[in-house]
Amino acid sequence: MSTTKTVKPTESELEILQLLWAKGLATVREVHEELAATKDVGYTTTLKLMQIMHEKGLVKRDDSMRTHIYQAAVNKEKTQKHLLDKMISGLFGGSATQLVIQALGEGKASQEELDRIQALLNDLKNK
Amino acid sequence: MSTTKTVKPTESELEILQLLWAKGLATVREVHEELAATKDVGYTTTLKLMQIMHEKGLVKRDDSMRTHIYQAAVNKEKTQKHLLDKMISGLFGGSATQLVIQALGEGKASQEELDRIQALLNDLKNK
DNA sequence: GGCAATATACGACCGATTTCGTAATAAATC
DNA sequence: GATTTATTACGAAATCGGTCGTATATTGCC
Repeated sequence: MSTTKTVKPTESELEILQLLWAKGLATVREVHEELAATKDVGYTTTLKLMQIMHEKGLVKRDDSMRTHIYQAAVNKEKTQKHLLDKMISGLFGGSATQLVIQALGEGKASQEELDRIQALLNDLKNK
Repeated sequence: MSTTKTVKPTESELEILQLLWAKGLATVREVHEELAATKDVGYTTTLKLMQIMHEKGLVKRDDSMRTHIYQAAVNKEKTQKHLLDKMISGLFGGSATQLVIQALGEGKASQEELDRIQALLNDLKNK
């Protein structure tokens, strides 16, 4: 069970992590450009955020060049799972099933997705 | 689509909402007793929290008596759905399926729960 | 009546998060 | 080489969530 660190990114940090997970490597400017497309935020704010994330160990960076190159330092799936578990216990009384029911209601998933989940269910039942 | 307010309870507020959803009506003391069973927190903290929630419109209260009676003012399912949707778009790239897969992985659900979800899936596929 | 228990109101504090301004430095451009 | 531009570093302010202490008022009890 390799050092299970408790990762708890804030809202803003999550936005940045998302971008880094998608892009792999990115500069502050690149991240900022994308953020600025949706939010109204200053460059130095993004910079500071990423510096703090670096201190916290949420991201790694290559600072051998003047323009630093960042990348996520935390695993995407692990982070998702952690936050999901928190939501299950905090909002769905600990029942993953309740959450799944809410998540799948109202045609949120396509036919193919449903098939995929069904396959997953069969796998789980055969264990 | 009647005025869809943006509800964004904090962590602590969510705990209280959970209790109110379960109990229907409750006094501050009742809520506090339950909270204190798990957390180490002072009475006035709970009180203040609930007062703030009242200001925000998260709860209603009957203050015609000395001891006020509180109840949730936001719908449970709506709140769950709202926060869930936020997580899906913010953390799972908009794919509910991805979230479900994460939620069901690693024996998080019992055999019976899996059956229940399977039934739900069948329903959904027949639409 | 007077005292203890219980309720609400309110302000203040602390830590974390987010924001940005300014300074220092390096690079690029003319 | 001097000026503009881009980048990082850093500190400080603003906000928010959570905490509690204290004041005030009401109730119940002896």
